[in-house]
Amino acid sequence: MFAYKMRGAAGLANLDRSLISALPAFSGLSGADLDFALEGARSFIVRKDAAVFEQDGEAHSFFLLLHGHVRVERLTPDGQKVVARYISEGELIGIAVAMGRDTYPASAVAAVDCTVLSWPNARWAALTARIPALSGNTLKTVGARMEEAQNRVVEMATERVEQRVAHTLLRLLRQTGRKVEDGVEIDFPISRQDIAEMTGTTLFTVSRILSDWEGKGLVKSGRQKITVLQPHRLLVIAEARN
Amino acid sequence: MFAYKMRGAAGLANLDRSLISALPAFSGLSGADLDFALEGARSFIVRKDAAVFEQDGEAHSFFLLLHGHVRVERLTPDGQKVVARYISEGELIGIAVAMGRDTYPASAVAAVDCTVLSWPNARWAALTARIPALSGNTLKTVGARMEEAQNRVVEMATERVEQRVAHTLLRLLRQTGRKVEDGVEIDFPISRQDIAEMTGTTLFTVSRILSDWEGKGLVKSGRQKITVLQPHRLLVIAEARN
DNA sequence: GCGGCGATTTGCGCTATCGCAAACTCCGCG
DNA sequence: CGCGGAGTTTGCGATAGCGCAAATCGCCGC
Repeated sequence: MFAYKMRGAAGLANLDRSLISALPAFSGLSGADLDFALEGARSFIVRKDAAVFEQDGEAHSFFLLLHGHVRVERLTPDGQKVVARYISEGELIGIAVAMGRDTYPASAVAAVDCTVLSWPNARWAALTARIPALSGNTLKTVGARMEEAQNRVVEMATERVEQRVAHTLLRLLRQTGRKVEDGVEIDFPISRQDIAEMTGTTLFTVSRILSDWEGKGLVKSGRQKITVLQPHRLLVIAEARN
Repeated sequence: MFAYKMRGAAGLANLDRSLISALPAFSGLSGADLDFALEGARSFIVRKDAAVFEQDGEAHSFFLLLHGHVRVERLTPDGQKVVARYISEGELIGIAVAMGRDTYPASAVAAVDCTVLSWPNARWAALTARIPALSGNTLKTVGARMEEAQNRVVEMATERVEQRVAHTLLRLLRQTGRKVEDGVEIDFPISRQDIAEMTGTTLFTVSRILSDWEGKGLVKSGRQKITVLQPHRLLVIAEARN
């Protein structure tokens, strides 16, 4: 199931401070603290479609995504999948230990080949003890994710599917959009099915909506690829009064 | 808009450690730390239907609910209301400062007359500096709320209305249920409209569902009051495969 | 004890969206 | 360079749940 791959010599060797010095979680740390933070960390490569960790699995480590994109998924008891969010470079994931959990509440699957840093859970206590700001920074991160989750609840409760898809696309653009010649594209492969699992609908409905938008010149989309040509018009759809 | 009421002499006078010593946020503190924690705190009474704080309002304070029940509401731009959650006694609310926000992301409205403790935001830094465990405890609280929010996203994405209402009722029972003679009742007044706003449906549909359940002997409900007679059968409905 | 109002119930159309089947497209591999 | 399969498109019912109107109920205050 798991498909870690140690990155050659780097796995246990010294990791460079520069890997994490610019990240919000470790912002404002001294060089010594950065080195301390990296003690016990290992770097891995996780191949596309492999899991960084799995829902309900024993939480042994926490992680930092150095490079790539990770999809956080929750599986319902009857096997339906819901995509909770995508994680971008530089974010912490799998911090069950910080929340006092001993299993992961969701799975994290690489959307592309990823580089990940991992620490054994036991390091968390040492880290927060020596670096008090880490708790506060993490609290901010978790707070932001909670607000995003609340926003999605509100969307699901009050908006129609087309608006939810529009909001979701805009959110993805904001988090991981890449400017290209004629618009902004999502910088990893994403299928109709993925979007359906983010918006609580079916791939059929997503396909119909994207086809419609394409007809209107709003987006250009193909196999696992979406480019938004006119973000402002998408916003109009997203925010339309019912 | 706000309707605080100072509690006689207690407002600025010494507050007793016993108010907070048993609460998870302050668990494991020494007496001196408890006294320190209470410095700068004031106690208020918030009348039913009055706001503790309001969405988008400048976050000047954070709060602890000592007694009563508070409903956390979010208002959409077009005026629809969504109930994010109910807060029970002993929980922190309005901790925007901990998440680095300067406005409240939601409103908090008293479901019954409540007693609330409040601190000016500036105290947060002092508290977390002197009491490092507070950050960690708060992280756990926020983590738990995030998971609850994620659960609701999953429910909204995968379940039909009846199942969502069942899950919501069960959640309310768990958080605030009070055992009575013939079942478990929700401990504060709650309308069909409130439940609709929690589940993303309409009061009509909620009414139909409750009438149906009442006919089957599952619940007994009246004006702003719901008693669950057979929680296990409700669970069966909640967890039904589609 | 009565009046009035907010809360609830219930009937009846209506439609957004699902669910499935079938066909099509395109990428990657041999 | 053609094959196979995953990803996508599109048509066509079926339906859960909405939205509104109208009636009823039951608390609370006077």
